[in-house]
Amino acid sequence: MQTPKPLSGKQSTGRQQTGNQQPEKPSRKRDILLAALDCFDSTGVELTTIGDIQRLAGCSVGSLYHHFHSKEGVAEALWLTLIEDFNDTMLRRMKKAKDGKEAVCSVVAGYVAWSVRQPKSMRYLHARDIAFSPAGSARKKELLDHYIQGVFGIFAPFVRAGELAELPLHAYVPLISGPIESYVRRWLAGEAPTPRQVEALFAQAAWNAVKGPGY
Amino acid sequence: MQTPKPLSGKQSTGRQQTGNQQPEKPSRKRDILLAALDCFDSTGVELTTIGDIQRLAGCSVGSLYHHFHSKEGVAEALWLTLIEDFNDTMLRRMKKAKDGKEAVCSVVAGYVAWSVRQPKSMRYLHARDIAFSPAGSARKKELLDHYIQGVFGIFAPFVRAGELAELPLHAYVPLISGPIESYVRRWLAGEAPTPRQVEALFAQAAWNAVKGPGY
DNA sequence: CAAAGTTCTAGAACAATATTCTGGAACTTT
DNA sequence: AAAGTTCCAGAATATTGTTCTAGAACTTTG
Repeated sequence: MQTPKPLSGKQSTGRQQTGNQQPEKPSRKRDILLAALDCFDSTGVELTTIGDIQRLAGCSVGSLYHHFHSKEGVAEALWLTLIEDFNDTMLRRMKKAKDGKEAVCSVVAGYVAWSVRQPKSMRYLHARDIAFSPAGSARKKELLDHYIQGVFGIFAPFVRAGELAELPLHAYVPLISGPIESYVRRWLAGEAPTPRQVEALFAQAAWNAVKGPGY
Repeated sequence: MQTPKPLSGKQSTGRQQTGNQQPEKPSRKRDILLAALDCFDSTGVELTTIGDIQRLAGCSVGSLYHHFHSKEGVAEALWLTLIEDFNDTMLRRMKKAKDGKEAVCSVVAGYVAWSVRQPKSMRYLHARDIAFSPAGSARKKELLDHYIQGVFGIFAPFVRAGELAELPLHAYVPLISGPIESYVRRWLAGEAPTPRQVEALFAQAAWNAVKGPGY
C-alpha cells in the first residue's frame, strides 16, 4: 500500500513539505528513524532488513541511504537521537530540584517517567549493542560529556553543602540510578510489574546511598 | 593460516578427539563459541560475518551450520552458555554465606569477580540484544526460573529471621546488584576505573538498601 | 522570474554475506 | 566388519545490504 504510484504524475515523488525548518518535521528522516525503532524493537536489529524499515517508513532504498550511510548508520543515529532526548529531559527535571534529596529523587522519577512514556525507546537504549562509527563515537562522547557536566553542575553544590556524601566520582550515578535502571530493564523484558510500584522505595534507597553523614 | 590443507590426507578432516564425553572438550562446538565471543566483542554481532567466526575457529561453514542453525543461533547459544555459567558461579558463592549481610555482600563480590575474570563475557551478556528463538526463549526462562528459585532459597530464611526487610519480590535483585551492575557496565565501556575500588562501598550500600529494620 | 545548483527520492544494478546442499570421512553400534 | 550416525568441507544458491543512474522538487542566484 506504500508506493504503488508510477513516477509519471506529480503525486508523491520528490520532497513533500520542506518550507518549515522548525525543530520538528524533517519528516522523511524522522519517519525512517521511527520506523526503524519499531522494526528493531519487534524484530531485533540483526534480523531487521533494510526492506522492512523502508516499507514501514514508506520510502525508497535510495532515500534511506541518502539520509543514512548504512543500516548500522540508522541504528547509530537512532541511538544518538534517543540518548540526547533522554539526557535533556533528565537534566531539565533535575534542575528544578531545591535540595539534594529532591535532586536524587528526581533522577529516579525522571527515569521511570521517560521509560513509561516511551518503552520501546528505553528498551532500545538498553539492549542495543552498537558498532559506532568514528563520527558516531565522537558524538556519543560529546553527548556523554555534556550530560556529565550538567549533572555535575547540579550536584556539586549539594556535595559542598554536605547534603551529599563525598564519594568516588564514578560512584554517584550507579548508586542513584543503578537500581531503578536494573528494575526498569526487567520490567521492559516482561519480568516484573510496573516500576510505579517501586519508584518511591527506590528513590529512598538512592537517597540513603548517597546522602551526607548528617542526614 | 587456518585450513590450507587439502582434503586428501588424513591430517585434520573429520573428528579429532571425541573419546572423552567429560564436561569440558566437545572441542569444535566450543571452539566456535569461543571464536564467536572474540569476534562479537571486537566487531559487534551485526558486523561479524560467518566467515570471521569460521576462520578464527578454524572450521568450515558446514561444520558451523551443523552445530548451530544460523548466526543468530550462535549468538543465542553463546548467551545461554554464559548466563548459565554466571548463574551457577553466583549461586555457589551465595550458598557459603552464614548470614544475611554475608549473602548480600557475596552477590556484589561475585559479580565483580566474574566480570573481572571474563570481561568479554560480561560485556556480551550486557550488551547483546538477542532475538531468541522459541526454543532459546524457553531455555532462557528455564535458566532464569532456576536461578530465581536458588536465590530465593538462600535469601528467604534471612527474610523470615528479620535480617532482611520485607520488600516487593522483584525489588531485591535491583536493589542489591543494580548499582554494581551499572558500575561494571560503565567500567566495561571504558568509562570508569576498576570496580575493585568501589566493591566495598557498593556492598555496604546494598546491605543498607535491604537490611531489616533492626539492623 | 528563469536558469543553474542542490537536495531528495526512486528503483534497478551490483556486491557481500548468510544459508543450503552434496559428498564423504570419522566415529559408534550391532 | 557392516550399517548407521555424527561431523565436516566447500561449492552452489538465496538473501540482503549497498551503490548507481536518472529525475523530481525545492533553493538560490542573475
